[in-house]
Amino acid sequence: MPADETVIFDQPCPIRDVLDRIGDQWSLLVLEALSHGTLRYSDLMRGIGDISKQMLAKTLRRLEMDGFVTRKVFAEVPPRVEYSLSPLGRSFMQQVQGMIAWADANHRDIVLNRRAYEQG
Amino acid sequence: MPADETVIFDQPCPIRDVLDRIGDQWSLLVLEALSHGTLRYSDLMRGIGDISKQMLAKTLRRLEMDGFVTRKVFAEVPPRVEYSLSPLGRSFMQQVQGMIAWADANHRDIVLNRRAYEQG
DNA sequence: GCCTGATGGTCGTGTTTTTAGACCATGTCG
DNA sequence: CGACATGGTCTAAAAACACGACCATCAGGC
Repeated sequence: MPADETVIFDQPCPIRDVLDRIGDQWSLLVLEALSHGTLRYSDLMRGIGDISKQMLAKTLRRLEMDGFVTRKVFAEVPPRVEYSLSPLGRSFMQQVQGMIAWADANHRDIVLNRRAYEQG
Repeated sequence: MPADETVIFDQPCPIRDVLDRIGDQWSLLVLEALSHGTLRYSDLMRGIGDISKQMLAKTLRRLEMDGFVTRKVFAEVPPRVEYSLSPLGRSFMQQVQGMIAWADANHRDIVLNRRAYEQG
């Protein structure tokens, strides 16, 4: 067992690259919201509740850039912009569903662990 | 910021609660590293590469608190501390594996999308 | 005509989070 | 003695983020 496995994440590492985009506190939440259907910018603001305008815009731009989300602008007044999951995004969310189901099933244990830790 | 104004995500929302802990740039990376086996603090530093000591400590503490990770301290000098996935953590990582495999399979498309976005 | 409201953001500023680096205790090796 | 290794913590500086103001535009009420 030579120690050549110390560097776990290689430079062009897909896991690292995708996780860096996903692991930013908001991306998964936005994708989850969109997985229920197309939403406008203000719908996402209201739905998520505690995201700032700036971060929502930034998160959406990145998700659009990576091809997870589709942005459709309507030339109306007041302006209307609709966001929805692309096929790639839907495909990704199928994977995430497993995680969400797991969270649902194990949330109780986690909360219990947290409480126990705080008291021990 | 009002911490309980979510509309889509209800108050005792498992998805939101777990995602908030997981979606923090480092947790998934640490869990991924530990999924290959037990590691010491310094192994994790080297393996992940660009995490700061403070964030690694903080991330590990939270992961331990939630019960994903087990911390074993050996009374030696210099001190030795081993981190490993708990059964709960392993169970969670089974779900994450799907995401990782997906990332592996779709990384190419994502990079292509990014490039296309930057040019158009 | 004028004021108000709605939309999808951007901008500037102040607050929070993260980083980089020094530092600590302690025993081993040279 | 003096350097080295470990697992952190503490502090000051940098980066990320939140909050409110603001923009253009048109519809509807007055």
